[in-house]
Amino acid sequence: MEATIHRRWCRKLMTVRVRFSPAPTGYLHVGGARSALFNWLYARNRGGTFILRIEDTDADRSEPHLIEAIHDSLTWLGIDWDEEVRQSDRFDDYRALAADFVARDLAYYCGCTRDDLVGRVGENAGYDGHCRTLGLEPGEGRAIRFQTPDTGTIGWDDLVRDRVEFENSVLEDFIIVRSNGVPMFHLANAYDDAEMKISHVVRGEDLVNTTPRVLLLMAAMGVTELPTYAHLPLIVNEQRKKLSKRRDDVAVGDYRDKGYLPEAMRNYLLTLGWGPKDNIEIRPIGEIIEQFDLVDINKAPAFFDVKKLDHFNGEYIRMLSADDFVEASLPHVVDQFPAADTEVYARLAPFVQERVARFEEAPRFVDWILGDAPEPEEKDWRKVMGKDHVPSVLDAVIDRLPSTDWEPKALESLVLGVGQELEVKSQLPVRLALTGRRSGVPLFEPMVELSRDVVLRRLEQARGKL
RNA sequence: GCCCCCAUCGUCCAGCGGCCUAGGACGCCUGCCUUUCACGCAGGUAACACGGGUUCAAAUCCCGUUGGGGGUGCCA
Repeated sequence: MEATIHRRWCRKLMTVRVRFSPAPTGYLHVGGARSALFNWLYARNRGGTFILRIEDTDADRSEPHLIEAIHDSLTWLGIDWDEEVRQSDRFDDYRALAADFVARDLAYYCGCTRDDLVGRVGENAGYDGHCRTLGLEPGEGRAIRFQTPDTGTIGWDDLVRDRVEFENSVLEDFIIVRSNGVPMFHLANAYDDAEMKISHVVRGEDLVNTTPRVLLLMAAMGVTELPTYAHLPLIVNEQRKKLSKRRDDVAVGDYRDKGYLPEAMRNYLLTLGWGPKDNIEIRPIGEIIEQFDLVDINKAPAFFDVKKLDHFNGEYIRMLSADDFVEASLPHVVDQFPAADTEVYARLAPFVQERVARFEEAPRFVDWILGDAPEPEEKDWRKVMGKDHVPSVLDAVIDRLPSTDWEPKALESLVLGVGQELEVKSQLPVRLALTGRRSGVPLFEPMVELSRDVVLRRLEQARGKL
């Protein structure tokens, strides 16, 4: 009870400020999206501030248009940010800090190249401190290194991994300003987290190793209120390796293009590393915000399972109103059938809605109405049309079609009636002749969108091929 | 090599010393619904990596082993 009250108090007193810090070196991928999501959820849960901080210190690899792309993906996912900063706007601050470190003998200029170092200590060793005591002046090819302690340990209480500790002796003197004068990520990171009063640093596990350096830097800055860290488990591929932009299909924008709903993506991403106590996975974002807490995050890496994403997406698609479904799926249909009649598609859409997991699947359910029927697969044709009764079924249907009312019920009783008379299943051959497929949306309701002539022609064509 | 981390069904999550003959979800399988497919519904399949402790009691705590991952850049 007391603990609960204490917690409540702390919640109120502590201002949560979190940040998502992507480097604009590529499109937003699912791993980054999940980091953003967890930060955002925590901020929203605590009534805190969610900041987007673009870490574009590496000018060679950062591309401005990618910042826009990150904005778009975040916005698409419904993740809104309260403040935005770019590290490239703050270089002077970082450089001033580095200069201060040098002045206080906490950092020094270093003229060693990678080759120099490898020549001295080999491939696998870190920096050997060669320039530590040389008292080098600034100059061409001189970077600034931060001097790490040789003894003792540094560690922190991680919200997801508990206590993490490093021996200072394994930390090499690392570069904080490149020889071209551009500050490095650790420096910018430490400065910004302190200056922006970041309360919780929530990021991927691949960054744990950089944390001791940032902590050292903050200590050197005299920061007393250190942020609380939470290192998220990685999202991995089928080989259990960290998702890679090169190897894996992970750009958030690609999922949008394939016809995933942002709500589904966001909901699915959430289940990677976190689960609600009551086991209900698919639920409104409000409930998720209410339940979310960093301390409940899992430690183990999670596999990005597109099959499960598809299931989530299907569920969300089915939750859409009929109109919303038409609106969302129409672009995918129009993409393949530019001349498609929207009214016709809207009448077909309800049948499509309960059959697709992604909007990109929509066209193939209606292609036989909006365009020509696809050529049937060889094995489907054999299996369906190879039966002895098929010619008589088709003949009977063709025979009676001209005098049938052009509405679903009449067409249904015509086709099924033929089947009953001949005591065979009559729908399949008609379906294959009309749609080119053995399965799909219901046959008779959509069928009336076709003209009597077209239906007759397709039927006769199939009959001719027997 | 060195440093850090992880380990419950094939996959994701629940479990935080007794409610566990381990629960939910995806997948897969079966049945119902339906003269297609799907949706829906009802079932089923399947896991505490291993070995030592601690304890009256361990999936839950400790140690080790094995396996896996991350890092080791003048990238972030």
